[in-house]
Order: sequence, then structure tokens, then C-alpha cells
Amino acid sequence: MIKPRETDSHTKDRIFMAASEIFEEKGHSGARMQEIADRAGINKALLHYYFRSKDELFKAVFIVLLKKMFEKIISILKEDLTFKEKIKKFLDEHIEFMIKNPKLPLFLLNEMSQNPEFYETISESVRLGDLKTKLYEQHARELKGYGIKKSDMSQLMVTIVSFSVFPMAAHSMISVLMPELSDRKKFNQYMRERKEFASGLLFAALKNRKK
Amino acid sequence: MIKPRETDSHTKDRIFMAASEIFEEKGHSGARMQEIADRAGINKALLHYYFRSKDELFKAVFIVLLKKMFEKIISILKEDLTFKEKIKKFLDEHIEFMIKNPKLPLFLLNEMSQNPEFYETISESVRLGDLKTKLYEQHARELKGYGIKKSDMSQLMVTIVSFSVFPMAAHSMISVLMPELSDRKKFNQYMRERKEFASGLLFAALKNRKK
DNA sequence: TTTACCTTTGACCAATTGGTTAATCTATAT
DNA sequence: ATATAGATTAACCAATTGGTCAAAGGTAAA
Repeated sequence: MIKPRETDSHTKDRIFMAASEIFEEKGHSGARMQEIADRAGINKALLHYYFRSKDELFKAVFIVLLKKMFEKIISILKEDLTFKEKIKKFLDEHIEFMIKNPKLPLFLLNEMSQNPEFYETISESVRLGDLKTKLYEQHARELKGYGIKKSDMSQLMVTIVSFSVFPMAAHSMISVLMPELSDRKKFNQYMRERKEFASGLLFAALKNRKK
Repeated sequence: MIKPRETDSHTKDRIFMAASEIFEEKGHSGARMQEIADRAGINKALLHYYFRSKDELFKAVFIVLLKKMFEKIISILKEDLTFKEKIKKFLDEHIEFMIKNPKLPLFLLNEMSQNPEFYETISESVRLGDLKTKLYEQHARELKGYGIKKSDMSQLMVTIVSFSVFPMAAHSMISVLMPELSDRKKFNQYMRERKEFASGLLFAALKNRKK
């Protein structure tokens, strides 16, 4: 039996990485197979040797990037912490994660709404049950203490995620209104300050809701 | 002298509307000139008769849609209201606006980051000065009463906009985590409830910051 | 060395796509 | 009626793009 060359996965990985970068930057319809091949330093035919078609390659990349994002979120929510601690840790780690992957949020948002047929594939591959119910039951006492009903959970969760995700996705838009933030370093600093701002705002509000 | 036929602007408008819809839905690189022509019910050559190229057509559409969004925001901020009233009115009208234009936010966010060369064109065409400074000075007393410093303004403004914009842009993502919101009508209801939730959260927090 | 099998490539193909052009149409002013 | 000028079209074009294929390369087992 013939052993696979050690360059096997090496090449396939290089393709995958190149594809990730290009797709993340230009989206499915904006990406060019030739450009992906160039960045991977290989012939275009080799793309189709490892990944049958553009759609297959895209799908493979998309699923992995999506999981990367969701797993980051979910893993924190699973930890044994109080609700408040969880939110703080989420803001901290999720913002750091996005600073390392600044193009990821907008890419996912966009391709998600562009390819609704992924809906199934996603639900399977990310499998996360009824997160907000789970979270509520887990922290029922603490949340009730904050005056949060179960019916508030969907608004609350979207709000928390938006604290970190929105500014990343809207960076270019924000740069128009606040040119001082168009610089990447300054913007990252802004995002780091946001950790405190967001949890401060949130728990100031919740404290106030206490009956 | 020959009067322009009344179908002149009619046709050009039909093209423009068709292009708006297609671009909004599929983005610059995903849109096809043929599809735009079809939707406008005309020959493809006529597109190039009225708009030289795809890029020109896109630019025309993009600028108009961007202005549409920004002017909605700015007009409210200019009104003679207290800060609190402004924010409430903003949330109300901006959310209603987006319910009517659900694809707009993600489209703008995306093309904005895709075509950074629009940066100039935008700054000119939307011309809005240093909005956060203007807003702060205008409401200095009220904002100080809330314990908000000038340096908090950029965080605060992004937060307010994110309350309304993020859920619209992330609708497809939200639908995965909360399948009950994948239905448009239910989602719109969710967005309308968000008006109260957002201003409630925000001003509960600000009240609490008062020294 | 030879066989067998996976890897990589250059050349090529068919379909798509943005864009052009010359001719036709249509309404109006004279 | 007819000349004029803008509006509209069918046919066409060149470039791009995703995808294929047969041949060449390389490595390990026989």
C-alpha cells in the first residue's frame, strides 16, 4: 500500500487557507478561482482536483468559518460561571477573537443571507438546541434577580452579541462618521474599550430593573 | 426644440429601480446586467445607453441608497428635541424604515467595506461634520446629567445604531439560533418590540450612572 | 527497475458576462 | 409629409470564468 505523501494535506490545506482568505475578503460571487490558486501557489486545475467545484470549495470554507465563530461563542456559554461572569468573559474573548478575524463577521452575515439553502447545513453542523431557554433555566435565579423574564431573553441575547459584532461588521461605516477610527490600531483600541463599556451599560441597566 | 418623451425619465427610473433591487439583493459582484434589464423589462443595451457601465450604474444606485439611509438618521438628530426624545424617535422611525427596506443595511455595510474607494464620495455626498461633537454640545447639560462624558459619545452612538441595525443585518443568523424569528412577520414584530426594549435598557443604564 | 498510484501541470473548452454597434422605431417640430 | 433626434432593439464581440483532460512528475512498494 502506498503511503500518502506528506505534502498531501499540506497542499490541500494551503488551498483551503487561500480560499478562506479570498472568500472572506470578497465573498462567494466576488472570489475568483484563479486568484485562490495564485495565492495557494498552485495550478487552477489542482483546485478542482481537491475540491470538485467553486461551490464545494466555498461550502467547505463557509462551514468551517461558521463553526469557528459559533464554537467560540458557545464554548463560553457552557462554562460554569455566573451569568454576569459569562457575559463579561464573552465580551472579552469574542472581541479579541474578532480583532484577529476582522473580516469574519460581515462575511458570515452576508453569505448567510445570500445562501438561505445553508440553513439546514448550519443547523446540523452547529447544533445548539434552544440556547436561550437553556441559558435562562441555567441562570433562572440570577436573571430573575435582574428582573429579566424568559420572554426578554431573545432581545437580551441579540443585544449582547450586537455589542461586539456590530462595530466589527460596520467598521467601514463607522469610519465615515468617525474618521479617527479608520485606523486599524485605533479601532482595535476602541473595541477593547468597548468590553468595559458594554458590560457597564448592560449591568447598570439590569441593576436598575431590579424591583 | 424637441421635448423629451415622457417615457424618458420613466424608463431611466425603471432601470434605476430594477438595479436598486438587484444590487441590494445580490451586491455588486453578484448582480447581472441581464437580470437588471429583464426586471426593468428592457433590452440590455438600453442599460448602457442610460448608464455607461455596470460600475456607473452601481455607483449611482449606491449613493442614492446610502443617502436614503443616512438622511433618515440625520434628519431626526437635527430636530428640536431632548436627547432622550431623539433617541426614542430615532429607534421608532429607523426601525420602521428598515422594516420597509430590510436588505438595505447589510447591503450598505457590505459594499462599503468592499469598495473603500467610495470613502471620499460618501464623505462629500453625505456631509455630516463631526456628528458626535455636535450632538454632545447640543445636549451637554442633559448628557452630563446622565454621567456621559464627551469621550463616551463614540461608544454610545455606535451602541444606539447597533440596537436597530444589527438585528436587521443579522436576521439570517438570528433565524438559526431562534427559528421562531425566521418568519418575516414575527421578526418585524420582534423589531417593533425592540424599540421599547432598547430605549428601556439604555435609559435604565444611564439613570443608574447618574452620580 | 518497474509497476502502480497519487499529484501537478499546461492547454483547452464552453458558458457567461459586460459592453458595442448599426439599424429600426417613434414622436415631434417644421 | 418629412427631417430630426432621441429611444430601443437584435445581433455581435472580446474578455473572463469555472471547469476538464490528457500527459508528465514523483514516490513508494514489488
